[in-house]
Amino acid sequence: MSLKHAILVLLETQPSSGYELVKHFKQSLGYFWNAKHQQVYQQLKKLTEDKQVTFQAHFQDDKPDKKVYQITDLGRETLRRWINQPVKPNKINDALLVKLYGGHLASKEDLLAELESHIDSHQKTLDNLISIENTYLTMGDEQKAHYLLPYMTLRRGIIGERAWLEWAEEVMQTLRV
Amino acid sequence: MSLKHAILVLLETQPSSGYELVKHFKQSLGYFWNAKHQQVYQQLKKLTEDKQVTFQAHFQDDKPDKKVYQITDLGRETLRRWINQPVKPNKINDALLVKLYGGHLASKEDLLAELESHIDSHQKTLDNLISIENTYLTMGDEQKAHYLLPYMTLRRGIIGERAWLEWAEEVMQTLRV
DNA sequence: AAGATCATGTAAGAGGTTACATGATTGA
DNA sequence: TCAATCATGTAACCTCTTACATGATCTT
Repeated sequence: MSLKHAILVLLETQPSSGYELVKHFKQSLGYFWNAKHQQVYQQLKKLTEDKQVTFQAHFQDDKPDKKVYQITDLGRETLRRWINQPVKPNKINDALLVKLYGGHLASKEDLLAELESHIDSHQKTLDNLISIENTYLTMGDEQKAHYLLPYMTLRRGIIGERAWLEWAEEVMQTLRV
Repeated sequence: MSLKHAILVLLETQPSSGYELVKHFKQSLGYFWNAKHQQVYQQLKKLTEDKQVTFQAHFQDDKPDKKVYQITDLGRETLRRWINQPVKPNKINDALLVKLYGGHLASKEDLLAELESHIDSHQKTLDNLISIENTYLTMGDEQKAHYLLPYMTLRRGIIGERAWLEWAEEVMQTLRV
């Protein structure tokens, strides 16, 4: 499983609470890793049991208390081993394509309408990624070097979303005839 | 869940055994839907219990006996309802990007080596998709029209793989410096 | 003789989703 | 006053993977 590793990667950068990790997943890692809060809390529990992370309670006056987790030496070791082992190629399960494949069972209008709504959301994702990219591009050289690897993952998002939209445009034109 | 729907989509086209379905998943649907044989057999069992498919035993002399499944009216109805409902946007969980994000824990050589091995397999996938496309493009107009929707899903594979390779090239150049 | 292809399954466990549960503070 | 944000969890259930299990035929 990789959610554990994704959590360790984030904690290796900085200690965080479960809530903060969920936010990170939605923001910086969001376009290539997704996790619900329930799952994150469950994994943090297991990681704690396995001594890969520890936490300290932080009491806050104006906000609810939180547990701030940090990676342990054991966790760092686990991460290093994981990173030095090859990962399996990504598993793709795309329900929209299954639908399109069996699209003769739906009306052309419904198919096009659904495609359009997906185009909308992909376009929004792309816009968002591009605005993050613009922030990166205005950084100083030192900062740029520091965030180079995360930036590479951002590029994957941008190139991937552009390709998706290019494909969708092709499908729209083909089906509209 | 969509494996059930993916199976129903395939059975709606033609009756098949579990073994044949697995092959279809590896071939025509393979680049957007993946399933192991164990899961396919389990789902066929459930679909049979739910009366969405039925099967007939086919006895073969030279090969093992097999069960040929067909979709029922109830199954077709389920499919139609599923296709007319919006699907959720695809969930992406890409371990390679998590690794790249935390790539400062690995050596540059290891990162590049891993990327290269992924480039190889994506290139092979792309070559394969292109050869399927060539087959499609030499078909007569009637055949082409018949396979139009599956062809659109093939295009997704081709455009997506090209984009992946384009990105990987960018990363290689950036990291090699 | 070894490996691929055909053919089907069970069982345990890991991973992920949905539903349920609570409660304070802040901004519109 | 309504929605959002902050903050954490349990329980049931569904989905998927890994390991185990069998056995014939065909090709190299």
